[in-house]
Amino acid sequence: MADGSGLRERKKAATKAALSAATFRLAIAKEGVENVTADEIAAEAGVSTRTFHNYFASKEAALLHDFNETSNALLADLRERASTQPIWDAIRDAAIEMHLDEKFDLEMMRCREQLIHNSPSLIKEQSGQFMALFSEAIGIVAESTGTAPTDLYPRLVLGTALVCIKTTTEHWLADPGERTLPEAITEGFAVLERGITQPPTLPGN
Amino acid sequence: MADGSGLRERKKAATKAALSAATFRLAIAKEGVENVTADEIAAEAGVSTRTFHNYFASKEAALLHDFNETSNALLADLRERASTQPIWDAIRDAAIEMHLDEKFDLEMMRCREQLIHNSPSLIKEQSGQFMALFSEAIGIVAESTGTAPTDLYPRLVLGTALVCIKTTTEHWLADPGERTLPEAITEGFAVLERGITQPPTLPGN
DNA sequence: AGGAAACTTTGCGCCTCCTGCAAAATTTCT
DNA sequence: AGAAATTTTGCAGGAGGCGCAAAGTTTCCT
Repeated sequence: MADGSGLRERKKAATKAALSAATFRLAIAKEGVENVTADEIAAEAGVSTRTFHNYFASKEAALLHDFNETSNALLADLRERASTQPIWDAIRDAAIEMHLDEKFDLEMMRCREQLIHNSPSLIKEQSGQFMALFSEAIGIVAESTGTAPTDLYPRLVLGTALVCIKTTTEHWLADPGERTLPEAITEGFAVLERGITQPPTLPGN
Repeated sequence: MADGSGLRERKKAATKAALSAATFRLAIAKEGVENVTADEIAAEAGVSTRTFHNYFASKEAALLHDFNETSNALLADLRERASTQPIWDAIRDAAIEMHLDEKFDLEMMRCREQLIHNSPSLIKEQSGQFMALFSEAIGIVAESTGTAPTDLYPRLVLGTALVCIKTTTEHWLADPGERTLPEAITEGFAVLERGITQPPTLPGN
């Protein structure tokens, strides 16, 4: 029962989720994580301050817990796809899959986006998590393209793919318009397949 | 005498540089910024601790002061180039120009790279500065491509260009080989012009 | 030059973050 | 039920970072 089965594991996950949710609630209520203290979060979640820090190294990490989980899921999915798809398609499809899976509360994601982009510390934390994702995924990409993890090409592929995911998702969140998120992501990836210097032919992009 | 001329301005710049240099020295000596305190840095630079925090919000920011300055120079250069070159070429050439201008101590840059990539807090700080650069440059890119700063295309262009700069520079630093840095950057940009899914034809990338 | 105005440096106090440690509480195993 | 394993908690302490007001510099004006 390494993971997920025992009562203990479930409780820990629940506590972690509760702390993350509490952080989110307070951050919105007080208009910024910087106006929330670890003490308040712990109180809101009904645990001690020390326990909060057992679970998260910082408020920022607590707030981005969901993001972190999504990253891990993406990574796992990518690992599978990498053996059956070209890596570029694999990354794109894994990203699309991720955002479908999720309990997709658009309003909530918008709020999170707001919080992040108004807080330097959250921007840093999120960027840090992206870099961590990069580190963990680079091996997969390298193997899939028959290159070494230190080579330039796999790093460019993964780097641009991650930027593309982040950029298209933010853009879509700001204004979903007629498109679905998968369509938005697909179009972003298409731009990079075609060569970034060729602007999209139709307006609205 | 808004900037650069007065004694005051020069002294401030000197102090800032001294603090940054002190941070760098100590970080290398102690193998990681995390093992250096703000007090030590201030002492090394011959100012009070409080003064250190007047100049930099954190040790990380102090260590990355050069990076910050380079970013500002890049931004200024880009602003000029944007009116006479296609934006993609403008970004690439501005990046190349930057790295030529600089007092180019390769060994020093390698050290900095080492420090950064072994410290989560430095990775976050650096990523945060990249995001700040993104924010400041997006307007230029948007205008240059006749789009709005909120549109997808300029954001993809700038995002991928920045990733490309970071990736190629790191790769070149790790192993300069036969190439010059401008050549390395140019090749990285070429990959994205051609379409990221077309792998480079020759090995070594 | 000389003094007022503007700005920088510094010390001090304060709050918050975050971690180690060891005792208390809880869950799991047999 | 009782022992073993694990989690929660309080406490203490180092360090980061900021507001404030006094002291020290530089610049400006006449």
